Amino acid sequence: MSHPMDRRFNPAAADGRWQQAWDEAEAFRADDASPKPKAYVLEMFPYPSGRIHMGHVRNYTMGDVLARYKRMTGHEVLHPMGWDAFGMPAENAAMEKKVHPGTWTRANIAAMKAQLKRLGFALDWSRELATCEPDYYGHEQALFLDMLEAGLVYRKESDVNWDPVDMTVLANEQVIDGRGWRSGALVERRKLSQWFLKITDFADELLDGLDGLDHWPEKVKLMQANWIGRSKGLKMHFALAEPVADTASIEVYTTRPDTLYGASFVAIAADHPLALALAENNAALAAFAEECRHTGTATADIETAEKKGYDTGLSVVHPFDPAWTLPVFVANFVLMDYGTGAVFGCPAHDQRDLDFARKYALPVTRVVAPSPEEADAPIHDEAYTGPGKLVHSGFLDGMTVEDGKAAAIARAEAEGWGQGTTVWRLRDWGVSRQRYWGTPIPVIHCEACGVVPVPRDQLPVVLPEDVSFDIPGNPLDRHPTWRHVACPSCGGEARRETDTLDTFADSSWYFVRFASQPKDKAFDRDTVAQWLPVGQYIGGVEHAILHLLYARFWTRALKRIGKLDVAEPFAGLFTQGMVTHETYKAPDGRWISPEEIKDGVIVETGEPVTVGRVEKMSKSKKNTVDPTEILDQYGADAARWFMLSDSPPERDLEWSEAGIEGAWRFVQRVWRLAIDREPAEGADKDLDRKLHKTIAGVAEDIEALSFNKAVAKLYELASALEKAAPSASRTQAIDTMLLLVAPMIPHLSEEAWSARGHEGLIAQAGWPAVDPALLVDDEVTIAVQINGKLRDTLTAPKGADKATLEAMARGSEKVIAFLEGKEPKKVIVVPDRLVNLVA
RNA sequence: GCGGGCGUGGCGAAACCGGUAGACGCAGGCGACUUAAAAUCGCCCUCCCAUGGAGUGCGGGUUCGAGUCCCGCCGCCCGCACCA
Repeated sequence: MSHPMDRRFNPAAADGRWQQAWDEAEAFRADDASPKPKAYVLEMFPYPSGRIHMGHVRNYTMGDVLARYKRMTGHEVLHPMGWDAFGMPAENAAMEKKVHPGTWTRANIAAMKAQLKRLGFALDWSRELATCEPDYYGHEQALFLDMLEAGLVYRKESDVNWDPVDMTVLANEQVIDGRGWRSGALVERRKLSQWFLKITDFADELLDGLDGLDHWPEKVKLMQANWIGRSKGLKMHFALAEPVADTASIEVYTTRPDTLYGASFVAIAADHPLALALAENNAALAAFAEECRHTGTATADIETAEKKGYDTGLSVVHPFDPAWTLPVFVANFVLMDYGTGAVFGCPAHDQRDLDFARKYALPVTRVVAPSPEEADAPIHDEAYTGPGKLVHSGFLDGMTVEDGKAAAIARAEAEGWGQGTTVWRLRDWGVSRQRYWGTPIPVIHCEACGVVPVPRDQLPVVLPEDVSFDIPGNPLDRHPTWRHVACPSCGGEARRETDTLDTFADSSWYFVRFASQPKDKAFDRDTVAQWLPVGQYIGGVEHAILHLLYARFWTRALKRIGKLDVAEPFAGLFTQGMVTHETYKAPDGRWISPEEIKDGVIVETGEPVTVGRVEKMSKSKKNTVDPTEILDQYGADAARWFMLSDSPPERDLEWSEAGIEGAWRFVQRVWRLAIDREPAEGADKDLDRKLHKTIAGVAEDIEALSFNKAVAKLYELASALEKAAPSASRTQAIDTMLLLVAPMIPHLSEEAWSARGHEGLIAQAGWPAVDPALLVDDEVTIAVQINGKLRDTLTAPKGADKATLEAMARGSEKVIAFLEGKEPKKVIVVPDRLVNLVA
């Protein structure tokens, strides 16, 4: 136990003691009924992979500083923690290590929770939850059924990425160069019946809602907007000159109906129903379509891929002129899953169409001209996509592009061959996963009754424990009994759904459950209203699209069906940077971890290492630093302080030995200041000013999450305190400083607070008040410039008038020397700042 | 290709609204204390042809004054990607 008079702060003894004191006082328990203003601070909950990594430490430290600060400023704070506990790694562990996914996951949770506790986070552990427990996922099943009843869930056949070795569906991100990321097997496209959530029903509101998110990074809002991808245009039919295979017309989507007079072909996707029908009796076309399916996955392919087509020999009639026909191609650049899977080509005003037209010698007709003189200007290698007026376009001639679009759409609608529409890039959310370790989808399939929801009183549908992972595939599917049930509707033999929900569903409402967790339902609407939306949400940018979009959707869906009052779950969002570290390589190119190196050489082999780029900490590059070792060596406060220092929180932070040493030194400096308890008398006005400026500045910085700036200000205050002579002001300032650093280095603050004789926990103390009178200096430094170049500085009373300042500047010896007796042409005086003499 | 962001000492970075560029930290140097080391404390630390001059990726512009505003380049990073 560290004695108050120890010259050194000893975190090994103090950290645990204060963590226990906080627990015993239930210092961080959020009270729903509190009359104080509420603050909900949340960090993205972790996947229990086994151990905490430095990224977690940084993320949770930031949230913790804010949560502790909010508490000190009189808020009732909700700062919870839980576990995003379903997912593939647990099944992989089951296959490799022969442990049950639940055993593995729960052990990881216990280990990681212990690590988080050691960091001293001000969390309300009474609200801890794990998504893999029935008391969480059971409520999720109920919410799924609510959405099903509301028509927001449907089932349809759809293409999936099927890994034939692991016998499972893979997400797009898990397919690398056409192969399964785990098995390495060539991924097949398969049609499977999948459950979908109707996120596209919310496309408009999810997009428009972004405008109201003033405390979100612009970047994230843009990424979501692009992902949702609203596009306005015309869906229209080109009638086939001669109907074929029961098809009379091809439906095409375009954002440029104004350029219809420049059309020179129609192109359909290789998977377009018409292409599939034609391919049945056309081996060459079938081969071409097959080729199309195999290109386009990898990044560079698209850039270099040549525009290729197959002429079907069919032709369509131009809607503006029955005598005008266009050839129909199957083309490799047309995508089946966007728009209608068919386009019309206008080579003059679209680069892809131009490339295609040149290759197949199709006409190129300019229909938009930036000026009347350029009406017949030839198109060379570049399509013209700029503004202008329509030419060679019949009834559209002379209109602007915008007017032309409207006129073409109006005519299409009037004549019945097309309609103005909005098309989205966003797809409905396929949530079916052929996996064990996820939330069972609570439906039953009955031969007679079809899909029957599991009755509410039979929820939760609990995962069976007795499963094996020795064969690939979904253990639920081959479980001897679990899937066999009686139909709730007719009582006949029926089959449970064996797919589980995408784990993104679990993380789409956990923040609601944190706010309210009754036993009998997912949450209580009124209690949730006390807390939501989350005031500040903090996590990595990697979740900028999927998680944050799904959570926004889920919240809006719950609102639409009357379960919730909020539409947007996260009022404030902050995306923090990564924790990075130098990388090292041996001469043979293998990665070497920092511990294996001494003086630039690998200790074991004596080989020299090359220092590589600074990169995100990752196991594969062996540049990780284990938080536990840092805690053992330096304690929680030094680790926390380092996480907040130097780098702005949105940028990457490079971990370094020197950096943590520096943080450790600061913690000890504060301790040395605090243990100095010699009584002293008298005021120190300069120190009072420094202190109050620091109180105001640190508060401002914490609220803006500019922790690096708050840290810099606290370093300055510490220096000022070290230099100041003993005084009552100084004694007071040291106490106040402890309050200012308390959110960042809470253990030391508690230890010092108590050593200085204060009652109660500093974690529950109030933030110090600022005396506004002390925020202004009574003297200021004035810059004296000649022609805008600094020549001298002088000290003047605050608020001195322009004439006084000018006179002072003219009196400066340096100014007199520079002016050489000449009279300045002009004098600019900015009060309290500068005097500029223009010669 | 499209969209977004960034570029400041040896390094991480500050700089409110256009007003003393480089606060604060790291690394480094010199010194003090010490038998010595650690710890700690003090000073120095953009560059140069140095009573001065140059300097915030490069080239221009606006202004009394530009890291900050405008135009044109260069480089790096991130997201999306044949989206009709």
